[in-house]
Amino acid sequence: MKAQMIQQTTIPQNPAHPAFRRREPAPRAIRSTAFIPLRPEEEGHRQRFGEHVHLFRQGDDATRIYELIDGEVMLYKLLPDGRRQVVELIGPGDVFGISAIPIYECSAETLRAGHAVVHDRAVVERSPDLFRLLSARLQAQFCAMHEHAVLLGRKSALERVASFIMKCVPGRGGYGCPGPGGGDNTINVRLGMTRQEIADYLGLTIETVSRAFSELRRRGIVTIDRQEQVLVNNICRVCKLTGAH
Amino acid sequence: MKAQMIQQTTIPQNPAHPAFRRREPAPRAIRSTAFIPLRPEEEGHRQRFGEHVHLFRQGDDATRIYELIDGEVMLYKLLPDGRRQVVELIGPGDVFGISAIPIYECSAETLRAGHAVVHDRAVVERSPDLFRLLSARLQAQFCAMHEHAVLLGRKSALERVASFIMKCVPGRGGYGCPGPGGGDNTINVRLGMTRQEIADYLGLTIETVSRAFSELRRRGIVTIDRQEQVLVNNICRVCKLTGAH
DNA sequence: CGATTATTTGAAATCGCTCAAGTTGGGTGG
DNA sequence: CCACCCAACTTGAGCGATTTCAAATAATCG
Repeated sequence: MKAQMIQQTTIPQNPAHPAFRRREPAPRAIRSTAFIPLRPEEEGHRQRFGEHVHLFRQGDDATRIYELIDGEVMLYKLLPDGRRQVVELIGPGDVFGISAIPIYECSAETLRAGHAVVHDRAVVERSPDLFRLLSARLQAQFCAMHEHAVLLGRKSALERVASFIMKCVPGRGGYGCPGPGGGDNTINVRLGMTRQEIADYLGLTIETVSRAFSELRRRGIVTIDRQEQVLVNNICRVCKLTGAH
Repeated sequence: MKAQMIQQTTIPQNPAHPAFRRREPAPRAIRSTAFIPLRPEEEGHRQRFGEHVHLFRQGDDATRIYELIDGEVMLYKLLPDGRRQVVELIGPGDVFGISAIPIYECSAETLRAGHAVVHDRAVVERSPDLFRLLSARLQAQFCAMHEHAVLLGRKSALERVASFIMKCVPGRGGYGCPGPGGGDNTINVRLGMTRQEIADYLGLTIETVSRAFSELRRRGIVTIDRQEQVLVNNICRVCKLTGAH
């Protein structure tokens, strides 16, 4: 059983929609199943995980801080009526499980198998070195979240999808991008997320995401093989469509 | 002259709109005027500022990290065509000026006069204690940004405005809220932002924000005196409209 | 190869945006 | 103190991008 089943069926995004009133409240206090006892004296405990596993859920006691080594994790929040927003995509090196309150304010679900170093929250807060190490990484994540706020608040559907594709292209589109002429202009990227997950990340519906991909295909900018596999024929053209250049 | 003049006139939010093609590119590399030499040996330098002043701009060299003591600051990002998104509202205790790259990825404009402690970025990175101190605060800001992503990605206009009002009500709506019956159900809040700034924060247009306020007024939930002054007649009703409860 | 799920596509509805006026409010100068 | 001005805000009408609903098609997995 896939973990994001809650959102599997199409849920109307529009809160004025009558379907919302009929929905069950989102599961808030479900305890994570992937619980492994942590020895506080350790400088972090290694944890392996598979695909589509919850590491913790919105409402769980926020006792651990994770440092992703390998794989991919998404952090999402649910509204009581079932609307979901993926608030952060976590890649190798990123830190997650940070919370300002004693419980997690979002859920963490793995997108791809991998492993993480798990730190006891109390230990992190007592160890300046560890704290510093983890915090350094948060800075980059901070900027990524700012960028994502722009996407969610101000970009059109096509721009959002183009931005998402660019996120999958390493070293391009951001600071230090060689620009047109610099580097290869073609790449094969694996999205690693379903259309529904992408939609929940981009603040769109699954249909709109699908239409955007189709539009890019129609324009000859990308070629889509196995749904998760996108061949970008012209990186710079995608980059221009992001609205950021 | 107000600093956010760029956005003063109504700019179409829809990127398909012909007006976008006519617009000048956003000012990227304008140097901040509020420059004060910093002595690196100091453990932070106190800086006073007035209302509607830029502390730094998107594209400036990211040499300083700020810790707000008093007042209010907004961080915003501009897209090249002039669309603006306020990515964070900074209150007393919050930290800003963090950047993963050598230049600021957003602009910082004051909303209310106050003062901040300015740290040299290099100093912060060399001083574990200082770094730790500043990072601790970032955790709370991290959660706020996650919450804001939900707002931008999944909430209706009315829910966004209701959420914004609740943000102005201290101690309610979040973790540890006494709920209905606990505490006063009425409060007088000062928004401290123009409709345009609120719109850019909520990912809406100024007209939509205005209509949402009118709707709340029509329903008798709030009373609006001097535009920036909102009397919330029923905190819990506003809270329910946020979509979070 | 068939069952099941995920994705795509089409048509209609809707929310928020755009455009265009009108209104309010705060400040200024007579 | 009041008339005027200007910027900020509000309101209305129409439009358009995205959502919703519904159905068809494609991909995946035994």
